[in-house]
Amino acid sequence: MPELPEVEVVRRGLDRWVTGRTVSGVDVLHSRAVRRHEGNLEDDLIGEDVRCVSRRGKYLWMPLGRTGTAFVAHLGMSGQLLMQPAAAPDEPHLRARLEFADDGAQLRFVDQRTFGWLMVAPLVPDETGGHLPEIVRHIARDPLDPEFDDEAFVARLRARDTEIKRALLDQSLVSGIGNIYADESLWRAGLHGRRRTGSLDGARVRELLDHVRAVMTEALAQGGTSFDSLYVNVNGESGYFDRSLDAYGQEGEPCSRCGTTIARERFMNRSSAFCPRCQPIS
DNA sequence: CATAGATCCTGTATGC
DNA sequence: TGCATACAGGATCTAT
Repeated sequence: MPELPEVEVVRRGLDRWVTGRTVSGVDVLHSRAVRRHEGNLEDDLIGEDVRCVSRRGKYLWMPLGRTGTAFVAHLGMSGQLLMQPAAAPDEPHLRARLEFADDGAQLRFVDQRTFGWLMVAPLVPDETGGHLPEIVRHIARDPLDPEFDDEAFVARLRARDTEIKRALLDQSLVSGIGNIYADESLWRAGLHGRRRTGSLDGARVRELLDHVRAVMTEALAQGGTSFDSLYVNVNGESGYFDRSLDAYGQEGEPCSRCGTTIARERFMNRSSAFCPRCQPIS
């Protein structure tokens, strides 16, 4: 379940391994791997230079040298972008492969659950003089983005009439947060995920945002959360933040703050883990 | 327009 | 042993 810290770890790895290289070959091995793309991925990638690797929330993209377009990737639930020597055997869920003109390591897209996807999209101007793929325009900035506007976020969230966890997971309000970091942030803030947004004052929302930033920053420093074998960096290595989780996946364990047994509720077709004592509904 | 819920997918774990 | 079911959840689509 790659969220912001995991995607950022992948971005850093890719930036080091593919920036400046020229695409010379494209293999698409699964029909769901390329989505929303007009035309042929191969035609739009071969001969292009990768200028850098950028990210907003959980979206990754690589601006291409000539055409004002970018190669965009979303990892979905189980997507991996791996650098592999050409001689390495194909992974069981290999969905696509990019080769480069220098014949060095290949970029492989491996995705067991096929919720991830690749495409080439036109770049459009963003609000502050940069560019982003058209397909990413509706995604809000993430809390680690220097241009993230804290007060605008607080105001927009408080104007919503919904549950706080649903708001945290809404990528058009704040991006990069998924189920793991939503549950961890809410636990740290002492808020139940079903609390109504309108019942929180500005100070409380700012405090929650501080927890979101802190938990993501800590996770990033540990290489991300590898709760199962599905999240790895570009070298196939796991992160260690799973050892620091206080709520997510801790159902039945004692709360590390008060000792109460961590509970779980179904919510938005997913699980929410929380401490019934530290995170009262009202 | 805003919000809520269903849906896509497959490997692993669990129950009978 | 074998079969059926539940579960993991990001983003999008549809319904209200």
